[in-house]
Amino acid sequence: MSDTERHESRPKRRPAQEQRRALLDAATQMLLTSGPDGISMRKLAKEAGLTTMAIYTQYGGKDGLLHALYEEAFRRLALKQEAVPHEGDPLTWLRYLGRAYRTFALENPAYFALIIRITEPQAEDKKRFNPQQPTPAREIAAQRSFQSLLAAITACQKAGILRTDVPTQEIADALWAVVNGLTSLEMAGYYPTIEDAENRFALTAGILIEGFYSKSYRDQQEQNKTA
Amino acid sequence: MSDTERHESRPKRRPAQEQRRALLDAATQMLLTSGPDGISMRKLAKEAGLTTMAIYTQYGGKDGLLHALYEEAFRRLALKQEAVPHEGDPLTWLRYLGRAYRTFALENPAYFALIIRITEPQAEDKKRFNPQQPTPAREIAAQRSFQSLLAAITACQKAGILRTDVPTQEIADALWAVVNGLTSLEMAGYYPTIEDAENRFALTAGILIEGFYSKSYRDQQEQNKTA
DNA sequence: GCTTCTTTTATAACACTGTTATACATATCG
DNA sequence: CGATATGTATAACAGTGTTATAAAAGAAGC
Repeated sequence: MSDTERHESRPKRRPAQEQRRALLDAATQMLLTSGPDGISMRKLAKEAGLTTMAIYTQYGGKDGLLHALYEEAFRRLALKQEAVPHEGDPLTWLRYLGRAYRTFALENPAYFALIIRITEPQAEDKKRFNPQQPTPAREIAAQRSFQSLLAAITACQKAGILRTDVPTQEIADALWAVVNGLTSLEMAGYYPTIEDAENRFALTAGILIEGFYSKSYRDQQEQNKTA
Repeated sequence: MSDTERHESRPKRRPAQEQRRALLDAATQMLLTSGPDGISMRKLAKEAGLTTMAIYTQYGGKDGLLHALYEEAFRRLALKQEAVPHEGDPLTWLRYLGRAYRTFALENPAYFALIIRITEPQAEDKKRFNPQQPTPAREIAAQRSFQSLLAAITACQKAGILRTDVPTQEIADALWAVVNGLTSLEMAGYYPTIEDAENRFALTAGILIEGFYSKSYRDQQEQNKTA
């Protein structure tokens, strides 16, 4: 009997990286099927073929594991944002970025639920995820997915479409706040039908973008309309 | 020894209404100090001088009690909204309604947390509060606090300030989505300083309202600016 | 007043949750 | 190989919301 097979009931210690993958895969599955609150440490460990202690050695606890899932959510969102074509008109690029945000939420409700979870009012005593310097909500603006938005707005400003007297960051904040607000409401079931949701999205986001048009581009649009 | 004092350790049954008040008061206190998640049934019962069973006979469980608190939150919000002066210009009335929403959140973070809790993505299996016909998020539009917004928009439309080719409800949905989105982000700590939050609020909400200006009012504004 | 019947209540337990102390097995290093 | 650090399994801790059960209280009928 070899030394490695001495105890068949207790297999050899699996590599740390393999444990992390097994835990993350199982957690992703539970997230997609039961939502963020459906992830239980005991069920998760059993599903991954490990004990609960593995979660604490690998991720430091539930918050650490959720943080890993939350990073995965933002990674997928960023991929969707970067997949939006941006060869032609920068304004349509910008519009499509907004739609892509909503589409991502509709196609990945569990990941979206994880993302907007950090936009809930944070209590003084309970801080989610690892307690670092920047507030959890603020670091959204530093995410990869936000860079596409900034780039599109900058392109629109350089093309003379959007006004330049308002900083790019402020326009981005405004657009994201609106798109996020609309999408959150839709995912919560605020709009009776999906047509209502689409109409409200097009109406509200469209009006806001028009509000950031530069004077010259606005006049140009008026000329085209009257002509 | 009188019949009522036979067992001093077990006092007479307190009236149902008094129990409801004691529970609700204690729950409100716990909500304000520890947030929605800080409300424990055991602590609550002990605080109110009752047992956990009283919560189930009076409110049917935690969800019922939270629903009562949630109604109280909307009642207070409605009072704030109705306290906004609406004698003069309907447009300033509308603007102040938006600011009042944000002010309410800043002054009552716990109640606001309770309100936007129903705007989080609802999982299929877990329905919050009592499972009634309308989706929990949709009933927001039926709340008293929403009526002030509708009235202000209607007044603006009748005064020729806001466009009438878009239904009042759609304008209200758009404005509320934006104000709620901005306020949620601020309460989550998205904006570095309170000045940033105020600036983003004024900028975004202002631009959106201007986007709903009627053609005649817009021309009138342009004339005043050039003159 | 007394009995029946329904409702409420207190106690304790159930089925969970995330987390952790402890003892043991494993892996690494001198 | 032997000492030592590290990861792991078991079980327990301290909670959570909810509920089964038995006793007490109130209400209704005669």
